[in-house]
Amino acid sequence: MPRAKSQSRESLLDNALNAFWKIGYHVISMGDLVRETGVSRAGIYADFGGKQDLFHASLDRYQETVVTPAFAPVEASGTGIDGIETYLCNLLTRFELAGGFGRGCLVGNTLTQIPEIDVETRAKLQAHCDRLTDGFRHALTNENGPRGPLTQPEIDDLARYTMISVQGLWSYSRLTNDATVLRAYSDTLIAVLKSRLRGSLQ
Amino acid sequence: MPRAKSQSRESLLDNALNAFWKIGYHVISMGDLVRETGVSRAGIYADFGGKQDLFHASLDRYQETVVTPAFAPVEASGTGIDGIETYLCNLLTRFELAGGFGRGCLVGNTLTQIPEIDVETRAKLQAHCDRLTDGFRHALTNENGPRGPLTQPEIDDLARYTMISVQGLWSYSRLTNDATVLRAYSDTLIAVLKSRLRGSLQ
DNA sequence: CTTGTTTAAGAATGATCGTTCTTCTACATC
DNA sequence: GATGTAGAAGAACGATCATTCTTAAACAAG
Repeated sequence: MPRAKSQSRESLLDNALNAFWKIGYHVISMGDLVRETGVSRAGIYADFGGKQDLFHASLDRYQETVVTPAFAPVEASGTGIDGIETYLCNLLTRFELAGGFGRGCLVGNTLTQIPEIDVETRAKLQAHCDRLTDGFRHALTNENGPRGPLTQPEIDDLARYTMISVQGLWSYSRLTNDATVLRAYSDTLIAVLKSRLRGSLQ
Repeated sequence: MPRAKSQSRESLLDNALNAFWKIGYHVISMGDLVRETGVSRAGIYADFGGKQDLFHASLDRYQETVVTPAFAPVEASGTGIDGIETYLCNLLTRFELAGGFGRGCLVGNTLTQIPEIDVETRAKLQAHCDRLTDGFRHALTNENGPRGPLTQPEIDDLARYTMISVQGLWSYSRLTNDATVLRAYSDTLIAVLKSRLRGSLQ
């Protein structure tokens, strides 16, 4: 009779996710993963098939257990710019509590490490960016209202602008331990969005 | 009598730099570097000491041969926002000519791959970010003029905002082959800077 | 031409990588 | 209690890593 694997599989995934996130796909070794997860090599291979498959599963797990709760304020129905503000503020608070030199975003970290040829991984990264863009578009559309100052193409541009800016924020968060710089960036970004939606830009 | 090594050394560095830039520090192997540079293993070790030293030399070379000419419009004396605009426009044109899926920024790529412990490399990355920030501060200060709408702390914040945004731009440029998205980001960023310096934000 | 020295090239090395395989334990079933 | 089986653990494997060492070629000096 097969034992209930779901619990340990999820725990394994969480540990692997954290290792990939902090150390990076290429730098982390299977030996490290065995040590970090407490699961034997054979167990990892039996459950996932290999390092790359474990990483892909970790990327999916990242979406479920990290992005979904963190991004919930943005994806909540009826939210506006305040949802984006809450999202950023929460993550910056987490950064401060961790004492700086954060892990950044697993997706942003990964896209600087994979070759152009790895289309399967790229698709997962693109899907993440699309999810962020969709969320921001949702919030900005609500904020704009039915007869707001911005047209739909302008909102699309602003949503992509927000997504790319957030990637820059998490990227730089790996280098600095100064939360005030990140807070200032977040504040300016929010101010830009508000300004745009007041129609006072251009 | 020692032969003039400077020429081949620089050529070696350029090839190594391109390999590190495109493939990444951990993924590229010494075998790859031997093939890419056309220099034997012993030659590389004799001239640089090892992989990490070659990488550090490549980071310095990146500053000299890539950042300095590309960033010149921003660092030019007397430049304003138009200098930032020229800088971004030039690099986006290069991206379009290359057909998308760019290499991003070597510094941005690296900072998602090095461990927290590698302070020597981190210092080089931080110096690059500081250089960008200083350049943007210089251009924004000029644009602001002696009695502009912004105070010096506000200009500092805006310079750091620009630097982090640019990191996000190059980060995302590794994932997309759609230059119009990057152009739209650049246009919005420039519009934000102009708006701020008109004093119409907040 | 011979000899001494420098330079480059690639074979050898120890370590470590991802992956596989064998072994041993523990439990269910009769 | 004996037997069969599923599961986990880590030893073993070939490949590849960064690095070093040996060797051969090329040039300068006598």
